[in-house]
Amino acid sequence: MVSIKDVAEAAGVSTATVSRVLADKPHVRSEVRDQVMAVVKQLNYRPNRVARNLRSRKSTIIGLIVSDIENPFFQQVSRAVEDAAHGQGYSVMLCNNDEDAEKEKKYLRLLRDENVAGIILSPTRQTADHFSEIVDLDIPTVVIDRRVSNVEVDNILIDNVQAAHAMTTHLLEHGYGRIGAIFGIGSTTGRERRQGYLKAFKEQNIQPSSDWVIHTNPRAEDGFTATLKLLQLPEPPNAILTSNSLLAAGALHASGKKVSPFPGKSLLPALTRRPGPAWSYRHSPSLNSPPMKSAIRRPSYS
Amino acid sequence: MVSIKDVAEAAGVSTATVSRVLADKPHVRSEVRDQVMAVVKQLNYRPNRVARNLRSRKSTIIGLIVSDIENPFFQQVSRAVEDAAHGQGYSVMLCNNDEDAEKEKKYLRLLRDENVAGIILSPTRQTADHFSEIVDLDIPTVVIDRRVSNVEVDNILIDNVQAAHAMTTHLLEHGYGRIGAIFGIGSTTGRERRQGYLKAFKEQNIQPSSDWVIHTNPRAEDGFTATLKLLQLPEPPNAILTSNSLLAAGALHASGKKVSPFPGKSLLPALTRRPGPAWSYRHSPSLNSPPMKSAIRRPSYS
DNA sequence: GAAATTAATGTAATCGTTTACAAGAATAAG
DNA sequence: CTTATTCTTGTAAACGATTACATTAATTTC
Repeated sequence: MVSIKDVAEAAGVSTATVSRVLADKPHVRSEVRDQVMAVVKQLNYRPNRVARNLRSRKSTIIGLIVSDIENPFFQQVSRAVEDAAHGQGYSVMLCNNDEDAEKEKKYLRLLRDENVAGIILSPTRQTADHFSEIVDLDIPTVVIDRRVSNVEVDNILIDNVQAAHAMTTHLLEHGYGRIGAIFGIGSTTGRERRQGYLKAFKEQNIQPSSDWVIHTNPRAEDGFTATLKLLQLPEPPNAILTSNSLLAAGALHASGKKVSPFPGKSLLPALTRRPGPAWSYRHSPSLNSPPMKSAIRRPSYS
Repeated sequence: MVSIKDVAEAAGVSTATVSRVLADKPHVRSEVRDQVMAVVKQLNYRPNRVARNLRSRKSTIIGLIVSDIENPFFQQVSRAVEDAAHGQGYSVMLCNNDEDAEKEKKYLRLLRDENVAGIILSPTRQTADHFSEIVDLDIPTVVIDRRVSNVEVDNILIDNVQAAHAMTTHLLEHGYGRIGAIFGIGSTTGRERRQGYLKAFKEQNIQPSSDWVIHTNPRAEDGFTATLKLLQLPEPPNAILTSNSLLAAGALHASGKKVSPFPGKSLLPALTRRPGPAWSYRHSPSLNSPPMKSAIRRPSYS
């Protein structure tokens, strides 16, 4: 493994100069610069990022912890994160916590100990406890998709209540009064969407049957069985609202609909479009900008 | 950030001793060991992995580069890799090269420079060139799913020729003589599976029309359009063989079949089962076992 | 043309660990 | 009771970069 020392020797300069050249810092004769670059190329030198990271306390890796990598939503998220990170010279370390708080804890600690540049996390149900030990440090952290309570941290969410409210109202206004609903269990997302659902009914002064609402694991299988259950009610619903794309896929399958296999295209037209305004709460230091505690802003999303 | 030095001071021992305790090495009085552990717990000390990695030249991160994270196959792979790695105390850094050789190159270099413990790679079409610069180093590397030519490296594959041959033969023997076939373009996988397809025809002394064979991008959309094309032939095929699950999904959709959204379950019964014996070629140093150049073995897969 | 500034480079400390080596204490061997 | 082992611990040198500081050379300023 060729080190910066080898380069310095071969180029007849000090390691400091080599470092300056590589970091594109001023105060180096262009002549020397060229010479160093030539040696770098010739020896095929690549700086050791571990050493660099240790000394400069900077990493170019962003840790992304998703709750379920098989969920198309998180696939889109990870792809988007990766693209954005790439564009800024960062790389993404993708971790899958599988909705498992223990795994999440392990990964959070790993990312901390690896001194990553930042963490993006979609939390599991019981994140809060072990989360504070990360947030207290100065690793910029953003929580996405779900809320984590009792911890001050940047949070990017959609307005779940409003979204579910709009969808439910839409159905009600078109004459579908018996709306079954399948929500993900445990997550704040599911809970908030149910609120929106109930709110819509309340506004129209209709009392939804409690039989219509099912909370279950956010998987296609469970959407399937939940839908069958709904359809087998003595007075089955005439519409179904699902809070999650996998649940929707299962529901469509159960209802005998033909399903397109093109993800994000014809499969789930309603749900893959942004259902409501996106909100972001900022709390902790972020990558490039200064901290902005407890602020709420509405980003322009196109 | 509390360092090993702080722990040493607080425990009244040297950093060497602390290190010994943490690494569970012998030659430490149990009394001292307990004392150190107590301080570690009290100060909530966690060793800095970057420093550790630098000094010991060992990382516990395995880099996994997949060609397309949206492909269910690679989802299963990454989940399996992650589980196995987890079980051995490693973590997985998942990189998505998006079938893009440039991205792959970037990631390979990153993993190298980050000094990962090992690399698992499903290569893109033109991997070979920039690949050798990694393989020459002593980072254990395994290539999966596809072949990479001109480079000696461990390779884990299924027997694509035999698999496609078996499937084609099955169809022929059941009286389906006009078998359309859709293969992934560019990958060795697609090429080898075509070989098996053709071999089966040859054995039965049937001459397949070249119109029946389509090479296209391994995506659901492309499987869809390819199938439509096949079905619009003056004499359309009476069976279709696809070389990839996404292609199959598109094909099923195009043919009007109802598709289940449960990944890996009812969707693609034929293709998600292992189609043939799995082969692994070993060339480079692997994580725990000594190198075993140019050997071929048949692992027991249950 | 002397003083002050800026440029170009090198020396060596530093980041937080691991680990080779040294050294003293305790135990075993004879 | 000496000598040889083994235990226990500490000191200090790595690992491969970055960077604060020092130093000399080249410019600028007045």
